[in-house]
Amino acid sequence: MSTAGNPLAPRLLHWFDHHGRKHLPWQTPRTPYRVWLSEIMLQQTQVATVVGYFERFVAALPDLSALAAAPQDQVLGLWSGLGYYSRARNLHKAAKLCMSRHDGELPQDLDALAALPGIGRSTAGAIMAQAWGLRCAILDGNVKRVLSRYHGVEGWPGSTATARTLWQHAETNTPQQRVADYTQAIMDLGATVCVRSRPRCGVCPLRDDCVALRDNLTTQLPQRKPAKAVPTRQTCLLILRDDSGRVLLQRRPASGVWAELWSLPEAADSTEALRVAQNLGAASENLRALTPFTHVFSHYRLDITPLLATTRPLPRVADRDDLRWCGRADYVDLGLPAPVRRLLLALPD
DNA sequence: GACTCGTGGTC
DNA sequence: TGACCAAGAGT
Repeated sequence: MSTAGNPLAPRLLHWFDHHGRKHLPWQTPRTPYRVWLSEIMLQQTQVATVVGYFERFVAALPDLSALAAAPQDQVLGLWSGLGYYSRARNLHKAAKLCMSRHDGELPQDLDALAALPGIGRSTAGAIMAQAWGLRCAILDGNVKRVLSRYHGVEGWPGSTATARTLWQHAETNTPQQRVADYTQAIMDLGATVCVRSRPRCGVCPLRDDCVALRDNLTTQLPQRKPAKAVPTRQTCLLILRDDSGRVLLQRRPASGVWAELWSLPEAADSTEALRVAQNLGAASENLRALTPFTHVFSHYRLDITPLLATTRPLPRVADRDDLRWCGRADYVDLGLPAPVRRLLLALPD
């Protein structure tokens, strides 16, 4: 773990004074309503995308009471294109709740904020800090990335245990003074320096005691979401071989897996394989299944059943430049998918 | 805990 | 080149 007695807030604030983003549209003027709206729009959405929507939205609905009084169609219209439309519906609901239960203002209380629809713990903390300078922690994607690297927190941030650790760091690191600037600073650092890929550690104000940098773990942290089980697909590869031992190869389509490589004619199942074999002029009676095997791609597994047909008369290949007969000497130098090459080289006599 | 919600960008 | 991710929250 990192050194406990070296607070990062002073370094972060100093960095923010020189390199932070201080002219985002919701920062001037910085009203609770504008902070709230921006935080909702920025959920899972990058700054560059939000700016235009934000300006159009506040031009049409400049304050909380205007939003509460607006018809839902107008709110959704202003949101159109931003995505995650429940954010807009919840925003509208929350505005009405503020009118009816909080004297027409956003409640200046973490739990009351988090009780409003669309406002979770992180967004509530951000509003508390940005709108009123109250000491509350945030934990958005930027902060997760910065803290998991700085403190060397392993585990996927989406898991409960890792999130709890990160929240603890977030609370501890949040300073008493300049809370609004601090929360903006750590988000800015995550957005511009401690970025996901190729972080700019050379210019990072935290580089002196960053655990990930020290241990060369910046590419490992934050840990990615555990990959879900990859799907398995089935296919048949047709090996049409003439009596001189040559096999019929087919060039793959320009798109998809193994694009443009020379491979074997493919069929989804044995029924389709029969039809394909016939279309290629092969006698189908002696189609013989070889031992199936599995080829693993990064995103799926492919169960391959090779089907061997020895064709006595050389099947007629129509004038197609995606088909060719190849002897072993021909195809060893071709660009064949690895499993196809293995299959051909291991062909029984 | 896993899933869903939207769109745009990155590798 | 499709998976993964980006200022998350609700179910």
